[in-house]
Amino acid sequence: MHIQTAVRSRSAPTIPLAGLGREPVGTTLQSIGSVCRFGRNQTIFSDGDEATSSYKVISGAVRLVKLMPDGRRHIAGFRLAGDILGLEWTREYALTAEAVTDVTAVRYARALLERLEEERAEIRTQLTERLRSDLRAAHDHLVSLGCQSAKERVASFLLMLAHRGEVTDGEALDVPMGRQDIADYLGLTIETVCRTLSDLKDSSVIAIPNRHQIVIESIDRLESIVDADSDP
Amino acid sequence: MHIQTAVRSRSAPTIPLAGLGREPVGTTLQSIGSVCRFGRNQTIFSDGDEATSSYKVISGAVRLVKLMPDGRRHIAGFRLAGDILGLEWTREYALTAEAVTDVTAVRYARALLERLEEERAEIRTQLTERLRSDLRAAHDHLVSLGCQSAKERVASFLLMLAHRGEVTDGEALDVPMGRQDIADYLGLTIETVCRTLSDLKDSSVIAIPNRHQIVIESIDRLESIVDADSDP
DNA sequence: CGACACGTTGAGTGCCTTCAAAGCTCGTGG
DNA sequence: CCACGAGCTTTGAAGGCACTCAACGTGTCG
Repeated sequence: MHIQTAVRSRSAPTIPLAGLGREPVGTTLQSIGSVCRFGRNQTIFSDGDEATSSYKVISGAVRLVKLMPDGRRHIAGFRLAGDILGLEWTREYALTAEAVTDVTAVRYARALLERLEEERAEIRTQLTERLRSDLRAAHDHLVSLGCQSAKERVASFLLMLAHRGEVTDGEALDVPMGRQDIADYLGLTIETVCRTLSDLKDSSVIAIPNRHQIVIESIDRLESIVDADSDP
Repeated sequence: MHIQTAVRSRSAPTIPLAGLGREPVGTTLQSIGSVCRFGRNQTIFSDGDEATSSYKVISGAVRLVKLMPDGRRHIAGFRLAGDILGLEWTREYALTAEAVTDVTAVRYARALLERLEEERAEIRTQLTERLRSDLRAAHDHLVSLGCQSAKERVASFLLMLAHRGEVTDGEALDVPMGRQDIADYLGLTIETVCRTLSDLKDSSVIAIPNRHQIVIESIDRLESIVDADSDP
């Protein structure tokens, strides 16, 4: 795994979607955090735990899970390289964070972050901006669950991944999470997600070389599916 | 909201509704804002407009709407007396705010709020806390849309209103918004909302004296519907 | 009182889910 | 190296929940 140091010359490995802000915080904070690793499916922190740390993902993917008492599960979002998690809570975490793949992250003590926030206005601004960004993402997600069909939701999801990965037509897209994770994120069943992906494949909108990669054959057609579910 | 989580877990005076916090900010800010009024269905601000003001609702109800290009509509939340709206955006509003009923509110210039935020740590803390609260509410709402049945969603919604209004068994609950608004908030159709309410009425869980009031006959039974949708 | 908006109820359909089984992939051990 | 098995994914068939379309009721305001 090449550690993606944000310091690369120009083209910041921007993380637009679902996304918290950009890189600047990281470069500043890298020095005051400690690197840690999590294995696949390992829990990073749990809903209800005292919120003592925030994390910045260096590599791998994390899912933010809300588990219902009766076993149903909802995924509020995914965090990929460059994203931060654990900022959104005060006393205790309100979600569980689990490693989707092996994950490398930097851990920051909340107390430290809070002090930094007090002292430095630009840090404050950045963290608040991340919070706002999260809220916008949640609202978009709500619209998706509230009034999109299965096909539209899956298309939206792929477009989101494509934007995040800066991938366009013909390029392979990394899909680190499993089908069940996608289903729980989109409020669908795993079978519906599979069937929808198969449909898109049969319509030559996408190709599926293997379970963790998807090639987008036509971004335009994907977008037209989201804009208005028209074609059969 | 699903409530459920907010309610049963700990005793924190959690803000049940889509809710921003309560009064503290208002009392401080009342002096620097100007009172304004909006008629039923009037737009307070629109998605895409430059975000120049925030508002605190004094009386009435506001809905936060996201309108899709094809006419579909989603309601991200409601704001009632004591709530604040318009804090969550930086440059432009990302949602449209409309008066559900006649509304009286206090308008605050964003520029002023931002300056205050710079200068006074306690204001900053309060505003950030509201942002976090909004995010938690959005996450609860996501769970609702993502994995609850129609009956569970409606029950959750009623419980949310009941908590907000500090209403319990046997008391009449104000329901300022229309059925269509409820439907768009819950990701259902108006017919499904009606039918579900009628079911609850037939099961004597609630009574419906008139379209804008609902009496909760048994909070316990409502809660048991949310906890696990068992009975048909 | 009449008109209009909103709400409620009914019948039928369709999308997604549920239940079931087969295919794939990858790690493990013989 | 290949067989085996577990976990995940895909496909198929049947059913149900919520949606659509349509008509009827109810409240509210001129």
